[in-house]
Amino acid sequence: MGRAPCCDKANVKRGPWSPEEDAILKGYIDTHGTGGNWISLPQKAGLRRCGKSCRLRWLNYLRPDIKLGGFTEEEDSIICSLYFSIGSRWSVIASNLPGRTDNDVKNYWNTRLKKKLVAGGRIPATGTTTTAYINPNPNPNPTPDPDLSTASTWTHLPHQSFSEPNFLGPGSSLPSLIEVSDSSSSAAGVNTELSWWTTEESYSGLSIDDLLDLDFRIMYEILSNRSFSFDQVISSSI
DNA sequence: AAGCGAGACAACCGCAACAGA
DNA sequence: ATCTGTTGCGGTTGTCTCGCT
Repeated sequence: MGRAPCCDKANVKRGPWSPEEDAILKGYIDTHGTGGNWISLPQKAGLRRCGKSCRLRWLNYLRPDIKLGGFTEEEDSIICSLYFSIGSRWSVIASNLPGRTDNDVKNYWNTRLKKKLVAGGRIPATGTTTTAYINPNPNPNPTPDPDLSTASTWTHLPHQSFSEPNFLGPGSSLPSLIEVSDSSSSAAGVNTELSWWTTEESYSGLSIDDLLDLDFRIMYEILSNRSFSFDQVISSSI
């Protein structure tokens, strides 16, 4: 027996919201607030909708501080920076964009921004999947960690599709990368496939915006040496 | 004008996390 | 410590619109 549904699906309306439903929901919340209980709200408000549906409608469309309209270049930049740093954590990314919702950001990324970056060559369109991590305890003299058993404490960078030969082959003017095959952590159930260390810190002074102007593969290299960039993201979202 | 496909956006689903009993 | 109800999240699907043929 599975989990009980959050509402009686046979007696709730589904699909797009009508202007009348929007008005009822907005009017109720303006007057009474959410009451801290979305499940009971539709019944109190007189709506034949699931509580989760009401919550989503309010958060993504009806609440007063919602920002409508297209994304700006600055917002594009922020989304890219955060996505490359923390992956598809849309709620965290959206929290850095006032008035934008996680659904907005997710849709924008999936339908437009990703294509834009692929077209610009910043993200390979296809290839094998690789995983990278940010070391939370950056070593001033980075060397390959022969034992990746500590990988579970690392910060997981987003899964991306790379064309392996390109990704692993830095340009001649760039710091060399060291590839470390990981067997220990996978045995421990940690989803680590490969990790990289850079032997130089040539890019430590660059801003996130600067990073976006660099080749995507190099970004991983830089972030590996700059765990503070991830810390900045987290602290600003709390 | 009708049909079709692609793109954009809205909404749903299932799961995990959390809080309170 | 466990159970139950609720919330929040990310992935996925559905629906609508618009442009092209």
